[in-house]
Amino acid sequence: MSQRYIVDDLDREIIRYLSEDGRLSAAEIAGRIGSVSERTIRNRIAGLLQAKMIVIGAIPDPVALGRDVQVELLIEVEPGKLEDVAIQLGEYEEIGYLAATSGTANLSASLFVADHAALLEFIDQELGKLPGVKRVTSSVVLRLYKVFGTRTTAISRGTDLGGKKKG
Amino acid sequence: MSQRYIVDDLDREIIRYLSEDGRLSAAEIAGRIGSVSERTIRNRIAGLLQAKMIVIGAIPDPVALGRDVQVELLIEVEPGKLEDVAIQLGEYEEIGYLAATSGTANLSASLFVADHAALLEFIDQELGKLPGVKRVTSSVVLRLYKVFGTRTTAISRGTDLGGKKKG
DNA sequence: CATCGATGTTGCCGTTTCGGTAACAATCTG
DNA sequence: CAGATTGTTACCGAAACGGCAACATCGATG
Repeated sequence: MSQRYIVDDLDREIIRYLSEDGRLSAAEIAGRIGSVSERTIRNRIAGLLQAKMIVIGAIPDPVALGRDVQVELLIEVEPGKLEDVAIQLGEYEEIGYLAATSGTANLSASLFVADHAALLEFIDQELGKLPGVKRVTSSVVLRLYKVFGTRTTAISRGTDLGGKKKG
Repeated sequence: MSQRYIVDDLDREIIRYLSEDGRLSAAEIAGRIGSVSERTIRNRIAGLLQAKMIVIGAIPDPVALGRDVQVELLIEVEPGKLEDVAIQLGEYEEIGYLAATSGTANLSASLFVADHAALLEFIDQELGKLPGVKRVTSSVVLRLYKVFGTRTTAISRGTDLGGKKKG
């Protein structure tokens, strides 16, 4: 359970390595850091995972799943309906990110769809039928510069539309 | 460019498992799917990684790194300055997500800072000194419902993630 | 229609990595 | 200073991984 895990410099260094490559072995990390045993690294990683300080997961390129269009949504919800709308929205596979925020819009979300037709349908049909949704502002993502705290290149490939930098 | 990797149903199923837990072993995945050998799963994972269809990485809870406040920024940039501003913004560690979008704001970003004071300072000092930034709208993230296509709870209590954000 | 070639699956095998356990060191407490 | 607590490290058997080669599948060819 959630006993506060205290993250020290060693943890942060490990996190840094794992952020770039979640499959790095403990031995490899220990080797790079230099002053710690491989077993200790493994202990720390286990601790960080257990305390939920980090989550190691595969981040799919949306394009890999056939979703070429990424859209940012700002949603205004009627007072009192926020939680309901959020829960329902969260059910959709197309929604990759969802958060409640301060400001005019109460909800902020990221939508991943196959094409513009799918975008229109989602906003008109799906969002339209959710009770409590007052207004939706959508912005198409034209280019990704940074994701997961990492400048694109890693995951970018086709994710960034327009990509002038592919190699 | 890379030879386009063709993602089939098996790949998608594997991606689904790995998204939830990037540390799942090939044997475990093969067992759950049932009809494929463990060796094949390993081949597929290697292929997906090599083709950059997925990236396996540790996603840190910003709180673990001492950043308790997450903010979504919408930035209006003067015509012609977008790329410049994007590149400079991307340099900041505090920026976890950055994308160019259609709409009133040209740039959308996620900012992770320690506290409100740091937020104010970042917007006033750092953003303020970037030439080309016309206007900034900030929304504090109050609650995260979903990140990386995964409903939160998995990672931390409510403040989460560093990275992909609204978008 | 038999053959060749390309692609994907699977088993085998040596090496690496992992998790459990326990000895050991460093710290803290009374 | 003894005792308790926490973190580091070595050791060990089990599991996972990567390289390799055999085999099945499918399609094009002569």
